[in-house]
Amino acid sequence: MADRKLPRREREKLRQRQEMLAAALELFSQKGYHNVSMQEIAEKAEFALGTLYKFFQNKEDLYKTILLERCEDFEEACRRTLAQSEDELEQLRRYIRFRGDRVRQNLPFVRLFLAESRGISFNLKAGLDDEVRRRYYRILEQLAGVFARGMDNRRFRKIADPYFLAAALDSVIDTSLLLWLDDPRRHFFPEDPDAILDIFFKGLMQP
Amino acid sequence: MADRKLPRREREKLRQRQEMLAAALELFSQKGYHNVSMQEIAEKAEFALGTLYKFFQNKEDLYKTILLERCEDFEEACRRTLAQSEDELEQLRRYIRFRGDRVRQNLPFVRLFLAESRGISFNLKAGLDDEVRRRYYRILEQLAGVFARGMDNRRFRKIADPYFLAAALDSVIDTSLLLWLDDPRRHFFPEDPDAILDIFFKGLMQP
Amino acid sequence: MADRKLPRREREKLRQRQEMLAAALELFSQKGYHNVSMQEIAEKAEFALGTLYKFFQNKEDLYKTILLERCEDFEEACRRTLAQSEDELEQLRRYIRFRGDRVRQNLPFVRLFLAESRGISFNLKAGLDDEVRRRYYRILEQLAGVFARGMDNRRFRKIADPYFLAAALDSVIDTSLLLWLDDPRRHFFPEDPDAILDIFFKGLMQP
Amino acid sequence: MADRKLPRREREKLRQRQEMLAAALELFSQKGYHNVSMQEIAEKAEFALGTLYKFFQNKEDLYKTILLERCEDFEEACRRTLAQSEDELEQLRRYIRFRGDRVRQNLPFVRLFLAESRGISFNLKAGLDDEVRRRYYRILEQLAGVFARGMDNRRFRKIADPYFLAAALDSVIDTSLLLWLDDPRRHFFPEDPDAILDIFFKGLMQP
DNA sequence: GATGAATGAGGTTTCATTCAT
DNA sequence: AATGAATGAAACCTCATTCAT
Repeated sequence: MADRKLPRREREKLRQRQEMLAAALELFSQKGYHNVSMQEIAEKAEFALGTLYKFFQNKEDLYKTILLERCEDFEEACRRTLAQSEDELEQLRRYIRFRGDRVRQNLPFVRLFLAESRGISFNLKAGLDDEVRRRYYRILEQLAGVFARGMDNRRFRKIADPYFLAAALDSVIDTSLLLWLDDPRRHFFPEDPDAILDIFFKGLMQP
Repeated sequence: MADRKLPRREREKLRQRQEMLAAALELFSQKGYHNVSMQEIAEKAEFALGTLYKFFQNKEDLYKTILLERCEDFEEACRRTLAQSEDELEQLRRYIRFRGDRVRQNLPFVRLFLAESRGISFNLKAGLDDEVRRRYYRILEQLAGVFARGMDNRRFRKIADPYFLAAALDSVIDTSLLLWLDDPRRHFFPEDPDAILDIFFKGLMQP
Repeated sequence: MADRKLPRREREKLRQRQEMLAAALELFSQKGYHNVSMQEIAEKAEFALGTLYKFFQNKEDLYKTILLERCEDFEEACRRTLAQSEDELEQLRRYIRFRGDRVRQNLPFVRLFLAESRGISFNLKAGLDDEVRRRYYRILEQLAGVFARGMDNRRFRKIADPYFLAAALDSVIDTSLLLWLDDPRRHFFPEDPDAILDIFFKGLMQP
Repeated sequence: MADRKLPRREREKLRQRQEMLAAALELFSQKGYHNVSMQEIAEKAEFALGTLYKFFQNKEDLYKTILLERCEDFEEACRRTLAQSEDELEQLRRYIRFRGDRVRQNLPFVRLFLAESRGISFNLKAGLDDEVRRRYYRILEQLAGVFARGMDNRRFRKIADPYFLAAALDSVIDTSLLLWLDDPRRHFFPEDPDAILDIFFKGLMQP
């Protein structure tokens, strides 16, 4: 949109940048940071090596850019998703659906994000991790807010600390997604978000 | 135990091997696979580089060995833990406690295990991942068995597929542990396993 | 002067060329040939990279041009200086003062010239050195002429080969200047040229 | 000598190191620091690239080592030369002969040394220059001491500051050597040191 | 004519692996 | 059997130069 208004040259540059990021993302997510060379990325993006370095200071910069740009986008999308309803339960449902949709739309990045945010990454010298982790925590806090408000409203029981509940829900979603990614035939990611929420809704024990 | 019966030579070799694996584990878990050199491992283990290669075919082999040996050990320990009781609820409690204890005893490996099993690892050329994942699934299946038996016994309600519940429980445990590892002062790992199980025991919604 | 007669276009080009040469000289003298990029020169001169290449075939050509143009200028100035007097002693005094003034007016280039003419420069693939050295020898020959004439006139004693004396005088001047450049507070360059000439005037040994 | 007493392995290493330094010196002195690649040095020394890096941290380290090792050696040889006589005039004669001999024995290094000590070198990031220059000044001070003592003894006239005289003598020697290096047929380096000293002994002006 | 984005050869350096001792 | 010196492929990155606009 805003892109339309940019001078042709600028738009062109932006497009190139996107292509480089896309090529890099695909390779990184397939083979991991250390197993991808800048040469390889340049070839996949169909640019010369030097051109890559015109856009990104170095390999780490390229990697960080991918991660952080997507994180930003992801965080914003989360915020919008949660803002679509004021009903806490509905918010949780939407969040689950949103996560599922994102993954389906955006497989390569999911791999990177999971590898970075959940596993402990040694790919980069400390510094990136912190940034990614901080953003992850910000998202969790949004989710924790939903649980907290639900408890204040007396819609939810205080079965655990809201932040911990948020982390738990998120990890259950991740797990579902990971299982599904691993073997889509065996482990489906539920269309119906209640299938996941049931874990939290219904007590496990027989009354 | 069995070691006692081996000829002195063999015992000696086994001890050396253990020292190498220990040195490698510590370094890998601190700095990541790619940021550790074989030279470095040899120095930490106080062996010559060549000797390292007498015991392990190459760097990847050394890495796989660490992962798989520990996985085996972990799987066996799980089995024993679950076998200590026949009460399903008690089994879950013991499993949670067991996971917490393991982490506390065995921090360096936990880092590797989480990085490898949950995140998607790019350290190795395909092949290891499969093996590690397969073993992870075997553990989940043991846990799923607990849920399934509980449902058969009518102790548990059928709120979800037992395998999925197992994965969910495990991921919630992992999340607790990860939060705790990240910032032990802010995110504690609960002494009382029920704090985690409450998520599954008590329904979230007010009745 | 001659510039005035050139068409406006030509004058403009000449001015641009001078700006490029000036920018390049400053950078080369500060950081050395190999540590300056063409990009950097273009930026300092406020021209586009391509424009630089319109004026100079390549980096080496630009460098040679700086050296040779200045050499030419220097040689001419020497000639004028020596022509200002017919008294050999006065010529030597004027030469010494001239060298000192040049250095003070023209520090950046002095650095380059010394680096090139005295030290053995590897900056350029053979070829330039020869040209610079040839010009240096021409200057020495002018100076040698002064000594030779002084000997013919019987003003000077034939203490050594005139050419060698010229080289010796020049090297003593250079040394004074180098010491002064290195640490102006400790090693001053004498205002009075006789302070340098005394080495040659007065015998060292007590009579 | 002492080498004989080293374990064979150590001697071997030392020999290899010398070969690397020799190969590097030859190449650097022929083509200049920036025009020689580590690959090239390794090939000339007949070692693998990696082996070069076992002995020297990086290219700069290799270069500095050459310069500083030789400087040290040179400084020590100067000291010994000057110590061979207590007669100031004889000391100067020996110094001149010593410089000439050194150059003849040690051409490649002379090129580097002159390039480094006299010209202004940009080859290395500041730091080496300082060290080389400091050592050069130490040598000058030894020589200045000779002049100072001669003046105290009333053997020499106080025609100039002793330090300046030392620098002047040294630069005249360098000039002779440079001229000789440039064109040995035209410019000979005098067998008889008095040919150089005459410049200082005998006043230039007719009495 | 001027521009500067694009190129890619070539430089430095690391490190898994081998093999003579 | 144990060693660790030697190897060299391959990574990252720079920068002189070209050429389409």
